[in-house]
Amino acid sequence: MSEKEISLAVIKRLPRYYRYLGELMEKDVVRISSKELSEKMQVTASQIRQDLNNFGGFGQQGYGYNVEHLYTEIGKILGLDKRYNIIIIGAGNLGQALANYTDFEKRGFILKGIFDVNPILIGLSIRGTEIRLMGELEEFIKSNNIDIAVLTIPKHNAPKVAADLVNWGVHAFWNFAPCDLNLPKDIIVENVHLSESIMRLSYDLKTLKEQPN
Amino acid sequence: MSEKEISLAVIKRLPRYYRYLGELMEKDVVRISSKELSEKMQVTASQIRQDLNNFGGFGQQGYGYNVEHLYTEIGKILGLDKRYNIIIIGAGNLGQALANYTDFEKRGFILKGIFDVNPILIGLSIRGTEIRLMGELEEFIKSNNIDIAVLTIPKHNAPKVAADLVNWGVHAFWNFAPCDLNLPKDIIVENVHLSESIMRLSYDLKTLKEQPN
DNA sequence: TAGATTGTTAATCGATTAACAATC
DNA sequence: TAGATTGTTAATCGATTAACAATC
Repeated sequence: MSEKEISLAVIKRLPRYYRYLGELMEKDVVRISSKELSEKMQVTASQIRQDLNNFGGFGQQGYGYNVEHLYTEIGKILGLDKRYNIIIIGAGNLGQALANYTDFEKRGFILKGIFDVNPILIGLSIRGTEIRLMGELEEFIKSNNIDIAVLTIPKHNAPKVAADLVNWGVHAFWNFAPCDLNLPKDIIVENVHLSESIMRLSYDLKTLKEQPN
Repeated sequence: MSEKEISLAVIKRLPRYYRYLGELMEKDVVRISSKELSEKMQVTASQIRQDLNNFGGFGQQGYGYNVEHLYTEIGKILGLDKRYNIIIIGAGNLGQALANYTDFEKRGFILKGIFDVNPILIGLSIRGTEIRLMGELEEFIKSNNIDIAVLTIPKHNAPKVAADLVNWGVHAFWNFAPCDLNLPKDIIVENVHLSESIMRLSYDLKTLKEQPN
């Protein structure tokens, strides 16, 4: 019995709801109506109610939503109550920056290892996680039950490395390499394409300068 | 005479077209039809033609598109032929990673300065750009004609710092802080919310595990 | 010229917004 | 109970896809 498919547009909004609800909790706000939340977030109240009702009725007529309850429920929908083992491939600047990224643990992602081709980096530790040589990768993945690989390597070998990782049992990627990985479609890939982001910024700037009104 | 507004969905696809055309150029491909490109990119040919025709007719009936010409034209649409001065605010791991990010120059963004509150970092240089104290910021922006600020600072002071920057003349932001900046609406903000990205990945993983088919 | 493929209009599909009955 | 606000259906809007005449 497959439930109705949730649209990608809805999924992409959930983390933002989650963030706002977290901020409300910090301010000790107990309840909020879709109308109040919509004003804060600059979306329509209708959209909030539609989005949430894809997953169930979390509110109460005449009252609104309990902030803490809704926060917890969205967390569950996003799978933030689960634990996953991750590795970082590529210990360059970005790889090291992400290794220091404490949000991983907050979201249930446990950093198990960091790998690089450069022998100079080997043995160095980031927040208690040692950098290892790529040669150890296959053995490490198999013995550490790795779910997710973060790819912070150059684009020229990213698809090849990703294909190897899939063969060794990794089934999800957080990909920072500026390319498509072309993996089987049962493999999950979340891309962070900084160069595409910077081009959108460039477009907006150009457009602003052209229409000075 | 205001031209018809281009939808955000179209803009977001342009950088990906640009990337694929770049790859085709590297392979010395001279021409490509919307059909061939659509197969490579896993979109419909119709969508490619519709998207491009928002900006003009870049193809030729019976022939397709000249790869190099289309690449150049999309580059112009994205404003990649322009030059903008940028600064990085926050010289932590991520700020330093971005300072080393060579795509900036490729896209016409010139790194003029890096700023941090931590005096320990002052004087240190990254790819020839010196790290400066936040106190110098106002003077620096005014005398260096800064267009864009990259924000890699903690969320608790990001909106305040951004508001100051706007007052001093910055009108565009590449924001890595996990918060909304709440700036006037003529200010351009391109957000990179890594924590939202990681939550989408978490959702996909959870969904995969629930439906093992 | 004939074949191919664009540019563009029309049809479809999906997502957002509006409205309101249900109900706390 | 009366007022408020949800959950949900219906209406609208916009984006994607299909189709085909124009034309290289």
